[in-house]
Amino acid sequence: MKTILVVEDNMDIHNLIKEVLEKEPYTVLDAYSGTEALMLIEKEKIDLILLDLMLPGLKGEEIVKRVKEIPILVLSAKTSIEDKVNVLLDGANDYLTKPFHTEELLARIKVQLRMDKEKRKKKDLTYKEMVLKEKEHQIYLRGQTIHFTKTEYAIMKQLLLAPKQVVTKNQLLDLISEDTLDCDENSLKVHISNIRKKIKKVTEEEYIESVWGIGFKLYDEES
Amino acid sequence: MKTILVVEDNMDIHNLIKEVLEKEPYTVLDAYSGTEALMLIEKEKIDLILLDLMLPGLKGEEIVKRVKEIPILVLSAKTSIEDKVNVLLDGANDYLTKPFHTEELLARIKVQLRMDKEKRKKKDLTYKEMVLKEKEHQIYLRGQTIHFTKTEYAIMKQLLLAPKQVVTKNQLLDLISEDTLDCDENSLKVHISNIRKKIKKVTEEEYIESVWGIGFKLYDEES
DNA sequence: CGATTTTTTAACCATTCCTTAACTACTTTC
DNA sequence: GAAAGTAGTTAAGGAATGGTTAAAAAATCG
Repeated sequence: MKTILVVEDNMDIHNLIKEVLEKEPYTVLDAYSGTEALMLIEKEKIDLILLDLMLPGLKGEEIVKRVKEIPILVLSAKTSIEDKVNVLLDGANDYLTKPFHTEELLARIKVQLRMDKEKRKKKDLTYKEMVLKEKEHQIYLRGQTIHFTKTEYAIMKQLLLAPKQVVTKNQLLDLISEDTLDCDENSLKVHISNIRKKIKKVTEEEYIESVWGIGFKLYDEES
Repeated sequence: MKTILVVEDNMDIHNLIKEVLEKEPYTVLDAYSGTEALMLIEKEKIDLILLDLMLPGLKGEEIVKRVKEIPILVLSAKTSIEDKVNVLLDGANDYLTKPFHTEELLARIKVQLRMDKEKRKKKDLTYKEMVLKEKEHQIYLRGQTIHFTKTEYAIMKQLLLAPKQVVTKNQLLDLISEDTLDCDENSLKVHISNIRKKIKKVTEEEYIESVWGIGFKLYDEES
């Protein structure tokens, strides 16, 4: 879940925002002054900052200048163009004028979080205690890394892409030899066997189930 | 210089925007209909799209849904909250209501371009005892400078950009020879070998791990 | 242009991986 | 229950990839 820091000294507005955000749901952190905000930014893992400009302690503009890593959405009653422009140029990512509609606030929050997410797309595949990290080209089981060869990795990836779903032998054979038609079921058997052996070294739990005459799938969570 | 695509059918507004942008200066591409816009998006390298929603041909909303790679700033006379929210949720990055101040437009453009830039900011890259200083174009290991050739530096930079992450052989080959298609894996082997040799002169620790059949990555911190 | 540095080519060996094949065990079919 | 088919394991040879070296080719620099 995403964490949003709300920096706003007016209690009514603060609580209203907090309520809306928590309904979404987001995790909300609260700051009622600029200094408090900076402290939290140091300490906590924050995905987005909602920032009022007129603050006790440190001014909002100062925070904008200092924070470079986290997207900032400025909420302010200041409507003058100069104010808007300056704070945007200082480093804010968006500017919403009070009063605002909560729907627009939520939409603009989503835009910021979406952009942030796009930077680190390529997601991990997980099943039970197994995690396949695409970027690292690495599979972890119970936190330990398991060394799989290229084809073993490809097979596991295929299985992890759709756990519970049966992957046919032909699908897997296509993986092994992209265009060689002399694919061999025998070969596949050996690969599966080797994979199971490597998994067994880490945990007794079975991961790959064979479906007679069809192919393979990962064991169901429950059964 | 950054290229901005202006999609707007009203000639007066279009020309006004174009004039303002070119003064900055940005390179401006023009589209007067949705279909024309899509064509240009396919063909040209564009950094930002300014998009009017009410267009002949394809509707602006459709363009927002289709374009995922380029930031979109929507300019529209539509002021209803639903319209704003919908188009933001569809994928637009910002929304500005007509009429607008050119200062604010420019500021919001800069925000979008800045975010784009931040993804590839210039910072020192570090991994274990190695520091790559982009500005100096120099790599340090245990405080000592290591002399790497141009391609060796490019390879190390690619690896350091995302430690633990696998960089495929093809990615590295693209680096070596930007457009020569006669890239050679053999060549890459030699480069890697030479890099390792230079590192070994400073420390016994292994830095580059090969991922069989895929490429290379930096060794994990722990294992 | 000649001297130096860098990149590519090529040959060779080492290592890892994939397939083959033989054997065993289990399922299904008749 | 025997025969035929499918699954699982193991070990060994061969194929593919990785690593090193040295020399030729290309690029850089004064």
